[in-house]
Amino acid sequence: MSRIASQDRRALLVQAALRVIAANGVSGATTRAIVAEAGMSLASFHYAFRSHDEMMRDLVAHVVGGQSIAAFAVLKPESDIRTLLHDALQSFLGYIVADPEHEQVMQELLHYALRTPGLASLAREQYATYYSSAVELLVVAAAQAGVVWRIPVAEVARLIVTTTDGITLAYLVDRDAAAAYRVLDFAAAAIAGLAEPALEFAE
Amino acid sequence: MSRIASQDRRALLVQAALRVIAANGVSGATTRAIVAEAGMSLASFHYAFRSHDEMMRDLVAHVVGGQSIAAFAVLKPESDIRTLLHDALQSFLGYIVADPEHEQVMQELLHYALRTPGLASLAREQYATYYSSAVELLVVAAAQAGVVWRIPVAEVARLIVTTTDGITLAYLVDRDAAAAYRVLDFAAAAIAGLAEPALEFAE
DNA sequence: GATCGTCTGGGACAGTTGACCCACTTGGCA
DNA sequence: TGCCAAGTGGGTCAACTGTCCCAGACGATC
Repeated sequence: MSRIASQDRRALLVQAALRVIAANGVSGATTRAIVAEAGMSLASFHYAFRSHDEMMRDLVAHVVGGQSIAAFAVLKPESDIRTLLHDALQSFLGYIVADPEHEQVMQELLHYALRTPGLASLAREQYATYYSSAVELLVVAAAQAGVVWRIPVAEVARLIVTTTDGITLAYLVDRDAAAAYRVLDFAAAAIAGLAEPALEFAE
Repeated sequence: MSRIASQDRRALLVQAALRVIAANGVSGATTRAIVAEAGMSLASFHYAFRSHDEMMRDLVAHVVGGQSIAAFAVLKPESDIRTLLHDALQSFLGYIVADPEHEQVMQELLHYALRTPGLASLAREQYATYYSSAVELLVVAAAQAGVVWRIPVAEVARLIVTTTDGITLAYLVDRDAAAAYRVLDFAAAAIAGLAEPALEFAE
């Protein structure tokens, strides 16, 4: 293998590690398994990373940074808030159903990070990313539907994240997509009930 | 250590393994760590279990069987359905807040079981236990409050489990009990809205 | 009290793991 | 073309893992 851009090799190893984790879990992500997946040698690994722990730190950080609930780009204009929430959640669930292993990896990495001394804060950061994505969705959706939230948007965001996490975990276990969509319908309606029509003269 | 009842020693080792997992995660539950925690020798372990895998299978099965959402025993009579749901969920959350590590172990074991070929079915069984506990709660609570569920009770149970899972995961990450209780309030009210007064002449 | 099956202790084994090292190759540059 | 640093391959190390073995201790039974 010819010369690689050096900082790219770290990215290649991280990507390979993610594939290994998807196939064999976090505990299967040994240095040798990763370099085999990446088609490199052990020396290359330790040339790019000081240690296996450092690579895992990079991996978690990469996951935290790169992940946003991108499903929220599908908001159709001229919908009411319930429909907007429903579509957004449905889009999110669509990603999970299409690639359950990915979300399984995310949850396993979350637990791994919670266990690892230097990474617990990153785990919280990963969650903060979820929350801010949800807040963004809620603000945009409310503006589009002409409503305001009756309670602080941060609390509504927590409801969204709680819902998606619960739905995800249940789906990972029993792979019952129909049931997941029913829960989603209910959650969208319930959360939409927290919005009220916006007035020119606010409160 | 004197003679132990043979089938009890398996239980002792499983208990020790659970303590080790609580302290160091699933990957830290090595044979040596477990026997050290139990105060036994390696030979005792392999006298009780054919292999480490067999012990883990027993451990997961024990967790599946022994766990029911015992929090549901606190239903105060003469409450409306919303209060009953709220109290039950609050009692459940109380357990989590009091002993977060336990629920963290449960979730890690769930992911471990999902990854392990022979144990995936046990993971689904673990979830089925959750569902049946929730169904039982919902039936008892509805009878006590004099209401019936507008949708199949199994679907309401899925809402309960989804809610508790989501709340649990969020709490494990940020340990924000106040936020967890607010989500719980909302969920109890929303799910209670799926009940309607019972009539003598049920259709 | 001798005996026998049950249980335990310590040691050993092969396999795997993360980390490291040194000789070698490679590609760009003078 | 020759040089040199960047990058690589293969081998090696100690630590740790699950598993196994065997000599011995223990307790119940006769």
